[in-house]
Amino acid sequence: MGKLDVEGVLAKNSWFASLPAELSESILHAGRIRHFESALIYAADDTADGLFALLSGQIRLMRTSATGQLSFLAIASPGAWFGLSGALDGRPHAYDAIAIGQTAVFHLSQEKLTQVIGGDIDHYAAFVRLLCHHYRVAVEYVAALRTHPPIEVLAHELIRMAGRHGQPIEDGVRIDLRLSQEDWAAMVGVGRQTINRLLKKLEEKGIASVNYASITIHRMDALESLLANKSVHGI
Amino acid sequence: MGKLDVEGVLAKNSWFASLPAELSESILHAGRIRHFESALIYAADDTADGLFALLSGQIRLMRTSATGQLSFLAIASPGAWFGLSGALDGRPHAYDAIAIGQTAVFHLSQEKLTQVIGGDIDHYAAFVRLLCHHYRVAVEYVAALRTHPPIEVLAHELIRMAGRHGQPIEDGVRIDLRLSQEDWAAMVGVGRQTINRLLKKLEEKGIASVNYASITIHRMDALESLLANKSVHGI
DNA sequence: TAACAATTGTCGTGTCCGCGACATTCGAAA
DNA sequence: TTTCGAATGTCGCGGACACGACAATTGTTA
Repeated sequence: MGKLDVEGVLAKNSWFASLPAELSESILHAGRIRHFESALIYAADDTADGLFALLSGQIRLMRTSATGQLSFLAIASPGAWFGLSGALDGRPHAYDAIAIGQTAVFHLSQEKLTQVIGGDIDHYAAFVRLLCHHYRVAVEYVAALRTHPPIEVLAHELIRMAGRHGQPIEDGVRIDLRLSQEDWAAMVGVGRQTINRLLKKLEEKGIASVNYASITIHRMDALESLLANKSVHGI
Repeated sequence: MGKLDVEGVLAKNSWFASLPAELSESILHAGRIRHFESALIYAADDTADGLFALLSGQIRLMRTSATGQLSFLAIASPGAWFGLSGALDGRPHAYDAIAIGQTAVFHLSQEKLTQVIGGDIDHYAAFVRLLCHHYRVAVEYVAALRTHPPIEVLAHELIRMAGRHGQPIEDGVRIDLRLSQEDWAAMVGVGRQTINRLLKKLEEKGIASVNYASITIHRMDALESLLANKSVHGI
């Protein structure tokens, strides 16, 4: 349990890494580290107080519908920023942020954010670039969720997860987020048994192998070709 | 075909209406009116040149997937702004914008946008507030699209459309956007025949009535209660 | 008005998915 | 190691949807 290399973790994020040194250092000095354990960091209804970056552990960004249904929006990995929209317009958050297990987050409070920006429009623009990126990702999701059969949505998620959270090992890329198949089902928007069946098909084809809370992708290209094909009945 | 009351149309947008007079007037003077007829205003790959507001007609914001599948993201009605994310970060647009029929749009070019902001961080923040709003809407969509059966997604769309494009008439709210059932199908993410069946069920229940290219909603409350209920087989 | 194109209504078939049920396997804690 | 709860594998049934096909209707254009 060594000390946290905050700067090192944040630098893994390409947006943060692209900031001018002056700005990133001022962010580093203004924020403070907070710890959570399996707790709600904020709810979608809460008025935002600044923005966050994940340092260690896992955070799930999700929405709770009126009927109690949960929808995954994203899973943050170390270096990822969240809570931005609320911080920029002072309105309630767009989603819940839930810490899974032991997590450490970097918190830049509203007050400190204002100080960091310091009335400098270029500093402000840097945060807006991040919001634009998040917006594009959300639009991408909407497009991907319509008209695509579950296997394609799953492939889409696996590719995203591999790129964002995957660790390369000898025979592929491993996604080890301690996600149950029920979690995957919520992500794709199907029942648990369906995810089970789809994963099994991927295993049969040698594309991936599934363990308890981890999935290893052996042939990323085969996964990507699932998206290119229009064949619904193929797999 | 009278002259366009640009200010009047733009003022229908609550964001624009909330701007300080100084800023809204400077936007009005900086933008220019452009006309399109059933044309692509910009593609998702295009580098953005400023932002747009619809003045008259209809514009569809959609994404074209690699396989040619179209996904509706939104239908702009007069007063709605679009193309914002590209204008704010200088990267390609997040979606295609397609003019349906005769349309007039208000275009604030990148150069003029920069002039309007004029280095004033408060002016800039006004545009960021709009982007934040668009972001929330997109997140809302992602949450609504997962785990919800088609009838609920359709109800969701109908409610949105009624609020945004509906005209109150004696026996309900009329949505007359010249959308074919095939368009609705693309919006909801199901086949055309399914939309036909779902609309018919709504008609049988007296909730709505369907004409060629228009839908009239008679009992908005009944539609909303469809969203609250978890019952899948209910309708 | 007439002809044509586009949209809508309706079947039937095959497939996939939701869901309940239950056995099995895994992992954490005692 | 043992024990127990959680996660996973698997089956079957019923229902909803995709898709092709085609008739009926409406709009549009000549």
